[in-house]
Amino acid sequence: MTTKTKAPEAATLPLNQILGGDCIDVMNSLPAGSVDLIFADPPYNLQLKGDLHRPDNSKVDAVDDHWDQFSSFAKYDQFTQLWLAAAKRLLKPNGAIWVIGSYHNIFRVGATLQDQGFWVLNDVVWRKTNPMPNFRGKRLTNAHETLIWASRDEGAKYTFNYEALKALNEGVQMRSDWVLPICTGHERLKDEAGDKAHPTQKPESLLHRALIATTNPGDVVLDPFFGTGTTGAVAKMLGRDFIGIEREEAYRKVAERRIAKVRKFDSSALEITGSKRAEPRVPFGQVVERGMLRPGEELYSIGSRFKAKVRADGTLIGNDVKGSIHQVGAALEGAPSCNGWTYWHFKRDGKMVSIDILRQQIRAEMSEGRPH
Amino acid sequence: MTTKTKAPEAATLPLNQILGGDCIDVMNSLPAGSVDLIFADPPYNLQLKGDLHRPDNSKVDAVDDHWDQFSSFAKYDQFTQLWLAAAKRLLKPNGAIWVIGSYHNIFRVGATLQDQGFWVLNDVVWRKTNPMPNFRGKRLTNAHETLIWASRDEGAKYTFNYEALKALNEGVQMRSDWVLPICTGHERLKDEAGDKAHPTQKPESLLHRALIATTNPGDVVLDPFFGTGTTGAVAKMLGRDFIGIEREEAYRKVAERRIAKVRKFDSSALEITGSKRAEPRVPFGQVVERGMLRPGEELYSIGSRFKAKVRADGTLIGNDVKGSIHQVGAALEGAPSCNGWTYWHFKRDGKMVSIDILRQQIRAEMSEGRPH
DNA sequence: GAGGCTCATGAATCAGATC
DNA sequence: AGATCTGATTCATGAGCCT
Repeated sequence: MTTKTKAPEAATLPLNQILGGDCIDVMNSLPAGSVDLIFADPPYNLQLKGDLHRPDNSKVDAVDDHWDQFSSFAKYDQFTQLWLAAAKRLLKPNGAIWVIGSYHNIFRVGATLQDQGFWVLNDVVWRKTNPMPNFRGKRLTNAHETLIWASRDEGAKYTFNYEALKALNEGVQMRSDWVLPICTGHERLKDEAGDKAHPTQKPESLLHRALIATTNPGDVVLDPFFGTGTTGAVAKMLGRDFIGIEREEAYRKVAERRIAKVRKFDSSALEITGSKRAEPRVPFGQVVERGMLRPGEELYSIGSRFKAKVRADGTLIGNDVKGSIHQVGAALEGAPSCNGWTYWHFKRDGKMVSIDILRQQIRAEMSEGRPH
Repeated sequence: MTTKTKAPEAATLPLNQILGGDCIDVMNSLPAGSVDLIFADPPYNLQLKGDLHRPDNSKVDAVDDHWDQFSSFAKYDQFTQLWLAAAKRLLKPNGAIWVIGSYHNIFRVGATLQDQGFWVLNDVVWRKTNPMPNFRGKRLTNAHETLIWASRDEGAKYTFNYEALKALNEGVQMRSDWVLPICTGHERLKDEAGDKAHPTQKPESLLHRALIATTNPGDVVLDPFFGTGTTGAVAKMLGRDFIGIEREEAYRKVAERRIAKVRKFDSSALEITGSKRAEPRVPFGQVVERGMLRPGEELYSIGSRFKAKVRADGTLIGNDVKGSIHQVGAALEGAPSCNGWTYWHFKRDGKMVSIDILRQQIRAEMSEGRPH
């Protein structure tokens, strides 16, 4: 039997629960620096949701339109500043955040993120395959929403599963525009009356991509505007822990029922395509020490334009240049850098073979008998 | 013979000219309420640190021009507030503005527009068919830019040629995401040395669509960051008057030569993306993200000789071979290649169904909202 | 001419471990 | 903390050249 290893503070985190209350208060009550990722779908529309954290419910006269508008933007900014500050406090140093919005609010959110020192990594466009048309023909069909992906600080070592996303996209880099359908059909949750349970339920496919991209299994994902719990449902499927915060009890109930039905995917299915960067380093000297190449043996560049001789200490000498396989390759090519492993080749049975083959052999021997 | 009807103040406007100087000063010197549309491509405030090299070691020609340097967000905001205020003063009551930017600046611009009482009508995503890749594999390919379209005031009777855009889009409503290639080839202006004349020249197709959408023939279009004059060139083609403002004399000269060559209604301005394209490529990962197949589910080869398991990133694992549906199929068959879409099947109600059915479903959804 | 191949390049906030 | 070293990393398109 294995025990899941957790950071100490994680023991006090209310994992895989939906918390009631105001998200700012709740976030401020949780331990700082304890969350890997935050996914947030804050209220969008200033005009329709003007009661947002607003002390008075008085309706402003139409004459004062301009002032009201300015005033409600200011209120919205204040709200945004508060919940983003709380979110930043909760994140681990290498944590990151996603926020989704539309043109009604995303500029306020983006500017506030930047003002608070978050570092924007990408803005991502969710391009809807089946948006609601513009019925009156007065504007363009509003066919997308915008997500901002930002690390907690500039220079943070954020998580990005590049190879997994490339695999999801048939072998080419994932772009900043994601084409996905809106949430309809069976996936769309209904209330007792058969109406949609939440007005802006996000599709699981969107969360699937965001979580595969920027978390690893076992990570803690917090959603301060949990709604009907799409973030929690996908996190559970993918073997991530979640924390949901939702003010409305009706939504919490729907989300709880929903998530209880979700099953985690088989953990072998959750292994994703890994990065070469994660593989152990092999010093070229080991190739010489193990006798896979002999001192004095000659290596050839791609196309055999250059050659160099192996020395006993694992350095090369070629054209009076001495140094590592990388340094000599770079010097001969006049390039700023060079990956010597893929650049140099040796002769076996009259054929040119990349020295990277030797590195792979060493790695295979290293991993023998080791759990993976 | 017809005489072009003009508003009185238009007589004093420097129509179809490129003005030198700082755009804020120049705009403030022009008569208020005299311009129908402003198209602005302000500095993006890219914050680039060191050099960037491609995997082939070539150096990326970055935008390091002095006009894109700002010492802080606060300085950039101040600049934005000044030029947008000047722009608002210049607009007719029913005038509108377009601003283009990236995540580096667009949130600042959007928030300032809203703060100054502009009314956002749409944010439009320019999805680039051929963006520069992310060379280090550290983020998503930055494959789009964002345009904001806003009227001068809330409630303004702005111009929107709904039917013209619908026609441009093969009879369905134009969406808020526009798929257009970046500016290359003959359209890309070169200097005497044969290098690009301007680092950020916009494609004429983008301006064509914006001007068709939001102006009428004879309208006055002002561009305060004229650069090499794409806005002026397209305005002239389409029979609109333009006013360009550009600080750099070198750019003004290039723009003047360019626009002199342009003829009104030149058919080369026609949309190049309206043509029919091959069926869109569907990454297998989308089948997984959309929940059409679950991670852990088993796929079977034709005749069920082999099976493989679906993983969360859209790769398969079968007989210890990991990779795309195509790679795993080929490996199991010992074949050089394999079309995974027709090779693999899944079980539904006891029957074997080809996964190609799922691809067809996704394509059907994609074509519901046409990409152009 | 057609077709194929190589090469160049585009608004980019693009590394991480070890010494 | 700063310097040094290893070594991972690209897609679409047009121009130019060759067969």
